[in-house]
Formats: sequence, C-alpha cells, structure tokens
Amino acid sequence: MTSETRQKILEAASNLFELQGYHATGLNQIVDESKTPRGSLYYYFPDGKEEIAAEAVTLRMSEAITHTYQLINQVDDPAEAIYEMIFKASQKIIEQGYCTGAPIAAIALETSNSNERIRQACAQGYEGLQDVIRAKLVLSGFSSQIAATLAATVAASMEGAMILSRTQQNPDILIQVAAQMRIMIQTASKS
Amino acid sequence: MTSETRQKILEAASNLFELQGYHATGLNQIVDESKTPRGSLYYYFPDGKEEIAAEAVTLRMSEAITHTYQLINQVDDPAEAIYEMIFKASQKIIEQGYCTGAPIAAIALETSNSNERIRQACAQGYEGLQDVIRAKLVLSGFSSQIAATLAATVAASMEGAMILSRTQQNPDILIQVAAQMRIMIQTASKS
DNA sequence: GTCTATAATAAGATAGAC
DNA sequence: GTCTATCTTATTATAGAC
Repeated sequence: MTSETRQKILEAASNLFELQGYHATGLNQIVDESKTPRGSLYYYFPDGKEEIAAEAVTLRMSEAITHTYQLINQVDDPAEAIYEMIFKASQKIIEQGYCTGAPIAAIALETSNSNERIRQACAQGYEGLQDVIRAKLVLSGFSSQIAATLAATVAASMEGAMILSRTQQNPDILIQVAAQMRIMIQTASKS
Repeated sequence: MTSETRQKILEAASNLFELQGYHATGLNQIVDESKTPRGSLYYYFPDGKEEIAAEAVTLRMSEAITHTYQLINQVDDPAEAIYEMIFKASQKIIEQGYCTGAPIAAIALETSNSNERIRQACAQGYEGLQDVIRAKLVLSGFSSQIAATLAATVAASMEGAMILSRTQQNPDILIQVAAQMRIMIQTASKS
C-alpha cells in the first residue's frame, strides 16, 4: 500500500517546506516539483495541505532520527560522536549553499499557534531526536538526569546553529558549536 | 521624523511576524492590528511588505540587543549572568502561553532563500546579539577566541531552545539549557 | 486513480482623488 | 497623509467526468 505517488508528494513537499517554509509553499508547486498527477493530491491527502505537512514532518524527522542514530553510534566516545555529528551538518550546509538546514523549524514556528496537528508532529519529531542523543549519553555512563540536560543542550544548540549559519551564510557558528559541545561533554560530570 | 504611525506599523508587524511568520501575515492584518490609517502603509513603506519586514527585524533585534546588554551586565559573574538571561526567557515564554519566542527565526528561515534584503537584516541582528554576549565574556577575562566560541554556543542554544520549548509547549529545554550554559562557562578555560 | 475546470477567497500592489 | 477602488495574481479546495 506504500504508493509511490504518495511518497513522491511527501518528499517534494518536505524539501519545499525546508527551503521556503509552510505558507510560501503552494500545492501547485508541490505537484509540479513531485512530478505526480495533479488529480492525486486530494486522493492521497483528503485533508489537503495540513495533512501533507503533518506527514512530511513525521517522515523527515523519522529519517533524521534514523540517520542520527546510525551516525552517533559509529563512534564509541560520546563527545567525539556528537562533535562529528554537528561538524558533518556544517559540511552538508556548505555543500548545499546555505539553503537548507533545520528542516522543520520554519514549519514549527509558522504553525505552532495556528495548527495543532502540525505542531504536534513537530513536537514529536524533536522529542525523538533528543531521545536518540540522550540514549547515547546514558549508554556512555551518564546519569539519566545529566544525560537529559546534555541532550537538550546538544539538540537546541544544533538547531539554533543551523538557523544562524543558514541566515548568515557562514558555517562558523555550526563549527564552533560542534567544538564546544565536544568540550562540554568531555568535561561533564557523569553523575 | 519619528512618525508615530510608522512606529505603530512596525510594532504590530513585528508582533505578527513573531506569532505567525512572514508569509502568513498579511498587510491588511498589519493595518488592522496597528490601528493606523489604511492609506499610510505604502506612504511610509514604498517597498511594501519587504521593507516593513526588514525594518521590523532591525527594530526587534536592536531592542533585543539593548535588553540583553542591560540584563547581562547587571550581574558580574558571566556564568550567572547568562544563566539568568536564559532562565528569564523561559519564564517569559511561560507567561505568554508558548506563543512567542525566537522573534525573527521564522522570518529568517522563510526568506533566507528568497529575499536578500530581509535575510541580511536578520543576519545583522543575530550578529549584534552574539557581539553583546562575546563582549561580556571578553570583559570577564576570556580570550577573544574562546569568548567567540562560547558566545556562539550561547546564542545558538538559546535560539534553538526557544523554538523547541515553544513547539513542545514546555519550558524544560530552555531551563535545562540555562543550567548547562552556566556549567559550561564556569568550567571553560579562559585561554 | 486521475483529469480539467472552476469556485471562493485572499494576497500584494497601484492609481488617482482629496 | 490618507482614502477608496481596483488590478493582477496567487491561494486552497471542490465538482464531476473518465
């Protein structure tokens, strides 16, 4: 039942939402970009744009969570693993010419006061991402409470740094944050 | 030259941009909310919405910079000063019912690929905010380079935490980041 | 599953009067 | 400085054919 058309729509939509945000992205543009039949959009997504956005957010964040999980567990030392994760994000943003980064931040901010369904999809995505980081830290011997605080700081600083780097068209902040997160985790007490 | 009508438009616009973002905010809504004459909008802002947004961003960030400067220099110890700054932001977001926070983040993300003028206004605002934090750290004895890295991390983590707290309608991340930034600065080497 | 046509609405922007 | 009216062009969404 995993329709290919449906999947194409979600992928095109999530890319456009990352580049432009929610309200700037029209359904026509999603149809054009996805190269899917015009008549299929409301067939697969009866609730229209709202449903597409909620599903696109969920899809994008589940991909990000899987990717983060694999990346962060390639390296044993948590400080090094998190450093490399953020540093790689800085390299990706450079490659892409500073037009991407923080895939759901725009949509989260644009809809947090106007659309509960989309807001909740964003909130769940953010929570899942934090959980992966926290689990890595717990596995590395940090107490549950300290791991939670460190994970929150890593997730928040990475999200903020992506926005700042993208806006300033400069990877420096992301690179500085990567280095600082490494130091922070290295010097953190484990209990 | 400081027209009151002009000022009212900018204030209403910057509030709406914070709540809804750029593309969801219409010129009619700005006129209504600001309680200014309909015919004045294009008189004061010949370039229309783009000009309003660029000026609103500049206004909002210069206020934020002034506010941050005063707040951060009330307390001598930099770790404590930054802790209180972020903690106060968490209290404000609670008071406001999680509908505000990160005043220009949405507009920055929505326009970073489509409007150079607005993007630059956002970039300058973010830079000014970092400068205030960096200056405080330099004054506290940190080397220029370490102060820059710490300031970048504080600015990024605060921005990210505001977005996450707002999206999750929960102040925890902001409070955890406040606590962690305090530890980070306390334990940072000064050179 | 997919099509076209269109409804219904709202957007940003401009012209010309006063 | 401010007004109204209007142009142009989007938008989301639906109806009905195939």
